[in-house]
Amino acid sequence: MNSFNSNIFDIFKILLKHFGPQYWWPAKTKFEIIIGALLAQGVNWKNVEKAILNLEREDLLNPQKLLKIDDKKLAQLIKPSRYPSIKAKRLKNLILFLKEFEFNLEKIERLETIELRKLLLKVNGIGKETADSILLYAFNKKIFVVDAYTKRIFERHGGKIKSRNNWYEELRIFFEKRIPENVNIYNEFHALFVQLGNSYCKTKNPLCKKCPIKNLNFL
DNA sequence: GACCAGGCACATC
DNA sequence: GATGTGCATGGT
Repeated sequence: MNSFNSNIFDIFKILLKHFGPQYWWPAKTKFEIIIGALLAQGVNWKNVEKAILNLEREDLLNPQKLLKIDDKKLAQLIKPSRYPSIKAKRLKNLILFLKEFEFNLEKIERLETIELRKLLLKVNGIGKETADSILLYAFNKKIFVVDAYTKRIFERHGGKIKSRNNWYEELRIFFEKRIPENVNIYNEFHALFVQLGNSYCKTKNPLCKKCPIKNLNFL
């Protein structure tokens, strides 16, 4: 295989040309992005859509209303997005965080990026990927979102992760250092990785012949 | 019917 | 600190 080192930004450009822009996040409002980021934990997006549709049908895509319904009812509605009871609690925790700012998302958005990240990470049920998805996709902060796909694609293309227990931060910094510091690029790049992961770079597949970046590596 | 998806917290060693 | 485990749906 004639694999050669490549500029990471070139990889982005190839993926963008191959798949086209992804126009993330698929949601109508900031609040929908925020809860979608949480519901998307460990589940495919189609299941999340079902859960959000259930909430929409009950006119619950609203933090104040959502806070009032009991956990069991909420769990029932979000059941399609997997781990219903645990995610119901996490949703409540997240909305209680929003309540600290009087549900004023613009006010939250004005916080400094790293400060807001720390606050989000204190919420039980919000880990790095969920926090970063909210930061980037809801609040337009310059944070590169890493996920299981990012790791898989990175490693399958020759990338070597040095730290055993902090691969998330390692990859986030890796990409942030190598691509232009631009929210739109961060947005599209992560979405394109997900698209690649969903189409060609599946768990069971080895490096696939159809992969648009099959000859490129991340070294 | 098996496998896995846009994770996270917590227990346990 | 690192590694394992519960969570417990629905698409392909």
